[in-house]
Amino acid sequence: MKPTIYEVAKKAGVSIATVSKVVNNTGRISDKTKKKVTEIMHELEYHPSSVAAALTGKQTFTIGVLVPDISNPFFAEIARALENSAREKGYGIILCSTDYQSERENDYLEVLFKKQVDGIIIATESSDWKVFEKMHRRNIPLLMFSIDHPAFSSHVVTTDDVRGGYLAGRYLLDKGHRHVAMIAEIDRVSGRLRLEGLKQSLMDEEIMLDEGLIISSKSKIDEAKVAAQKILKLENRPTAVFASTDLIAAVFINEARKANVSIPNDISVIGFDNTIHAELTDPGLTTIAQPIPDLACYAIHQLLQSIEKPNSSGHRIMLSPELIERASVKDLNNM
Amino acid sequence: MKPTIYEVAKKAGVSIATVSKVVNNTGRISDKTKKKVTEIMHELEYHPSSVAAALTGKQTFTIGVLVPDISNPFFAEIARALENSAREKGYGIILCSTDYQSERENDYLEVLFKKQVDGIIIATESSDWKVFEKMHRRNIPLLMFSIDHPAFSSHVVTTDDVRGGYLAGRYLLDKGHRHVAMIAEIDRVSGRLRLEGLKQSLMDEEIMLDEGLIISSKSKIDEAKVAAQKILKLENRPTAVFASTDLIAAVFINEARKANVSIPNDISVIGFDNTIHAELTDPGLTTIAQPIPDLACYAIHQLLQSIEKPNSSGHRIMLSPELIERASVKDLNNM
DNA sequence: CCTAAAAAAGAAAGCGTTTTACCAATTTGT
DNA sequence: ACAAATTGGTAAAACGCTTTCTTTTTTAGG
Repeated sequence: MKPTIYEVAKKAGVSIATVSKVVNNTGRISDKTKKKVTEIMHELEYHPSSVAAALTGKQTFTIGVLVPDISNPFFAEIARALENSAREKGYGIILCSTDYQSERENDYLEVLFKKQVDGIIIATESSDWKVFEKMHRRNIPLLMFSIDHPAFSSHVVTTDDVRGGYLAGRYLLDKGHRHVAMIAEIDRVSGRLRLEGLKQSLMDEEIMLDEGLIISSKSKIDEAKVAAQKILKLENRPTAVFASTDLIAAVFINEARKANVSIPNDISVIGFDNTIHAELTDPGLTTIAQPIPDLACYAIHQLLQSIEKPNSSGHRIMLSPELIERASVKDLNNM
Repeated sequence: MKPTIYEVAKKAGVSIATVSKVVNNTGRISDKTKKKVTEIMHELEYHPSSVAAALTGKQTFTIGVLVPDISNPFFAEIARALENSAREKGYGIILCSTDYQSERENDYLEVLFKKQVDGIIIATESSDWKVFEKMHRRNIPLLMFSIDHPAFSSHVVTTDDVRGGYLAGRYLLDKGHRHVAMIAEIDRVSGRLRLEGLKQSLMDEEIMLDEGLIISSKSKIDEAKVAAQKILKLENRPTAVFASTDLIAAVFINEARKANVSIPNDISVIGFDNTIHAELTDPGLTTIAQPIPDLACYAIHQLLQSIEKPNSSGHRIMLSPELIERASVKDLNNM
């Protein structure tokens, strides 16, 4: 069947220790035997078993990634970026969609632990960090991705949502908008932070955001439709809307069109996330892009750090998002 | 550190064999000792190492999933469905995005082999099945998902693309369309099959699809735009367009609007895949839905079958897609 | 040519399980 | 009451590798 290190050793006329050394390029072995062994390995199509290696204390070169739902384009992007960065460092990823259920999250963590993954990246907004504490006690490196909580002692890598909201607000102000509304995911931390950023930008111009202009909605098509209609029906309609996610923004654009409200002529829209939706709306959606590849890169880097030397205290890395200008915001100046 | 079976055995005053048996619920052990051991396990928070178990010949309960790009919503859906079905059976998945590069595909297969995954699901359209043959020779169960080739001897689970194309064509015909165009991914097998299905449906009414009405495009925004424009500029414009994917259809709708062509009044559109795009276009996109959850379920089931008894000959399972009616096709009858 | 040091290779223990073969202690049948 | 059968449990080998400690071989210096 599958050849083992013994077969190779025997055929090459050396000990398994020697073979192991040439495989891992450790210890001292003469070029001659090195060559010989390498040849035999090819001949036999020998591939060392990571499983056996892991048992001796080596890493598994596998990291677990917990996301709420990979079929959501935003998390798909994240998974993709994480996978990419991980691969560059020689790691594979085990994907876990928790479906926002903390029970499933629990189960997956258990499985990952048993599989002896080298680390876990958590991008689910769990309500319950007791499980994380448990993992932490078990000394398995964790990294919180795009989520944060003062209680976390592990590494945290997030987008600076406040700044993102601020950027959006600042941009609208620069374009002459004074009367803006927001459709916010207020049940999520990131949603609240984005709102906070918007408020701060308006504050710069001494504008107070009226509570009536803050509409709550999850990032789901149905809810977003309702939220959009609320705004469109406002008697004193704002000149611009900041949507907490691109999906919400995309839905808003559609609803606006149905209501015969032109984007951006009658009302401007700005989104958040720069997912594929932003490119497919008409007009193209101006939005705040999360630096996902950078986030992923930092995340993997930090995680590998704490794999190398455990118990190093957790850093918090916050990357600034960036505004991507398309065509959904109208310039109100010099008109 | 992490407690081992030895700690448990010692504390419970039994042998490790006994502990192993209660863990796996094998062999004979009295309820008394079973209870005792279980208690100790909880007390110590003992979790058996899958790695060690795998080394003794047990399965790893991990399957590899190769997709071209998980950030593509279609593959994200697939990954999600596969993960779901796998989890139900106690398996986890290692996600591998190959980025359409067969080199990367190769690397990943190598890694998966070394990690001793129990099976591999391949959803990448590789140009080169020699690698698959290699895997096959190594006796690792493979399953081709949504791709097919006469050369494959492993299990294959796909959508019936011909039927999908037929369904689309039939629907358009029923709505009175006689002059239809297609934007097809002719560089992909599935694209060609969908086209074939369309042709067959037209044939039923003795309509020959003019070659000039077949526009080639990949499922990318830029290419789709060009393709859309070609169709919109046709002097004798068709009454309906069948797009090989929802993304292409979505782009077409946008381009049509820009050209002041109303959907579905001036021209009807039908897509394929029923991804999130179909819900976000305006009007909603009528499209052919692949039965992804069912496909995934069959795929996992078949794969587990061939894990249980290897060398069973590969079946080909083809599931029929379904038409999802929204608002992008106009009824030309009785007008 | 001999010895000491350096280099190369090997023996063996260990990693945490599973599993087979085996043994002791009960039960059972007669 | 005694052999046979059943039950509950154990010792030990095996899985495929890494790594430390030794041993052997080679090289260099005098």
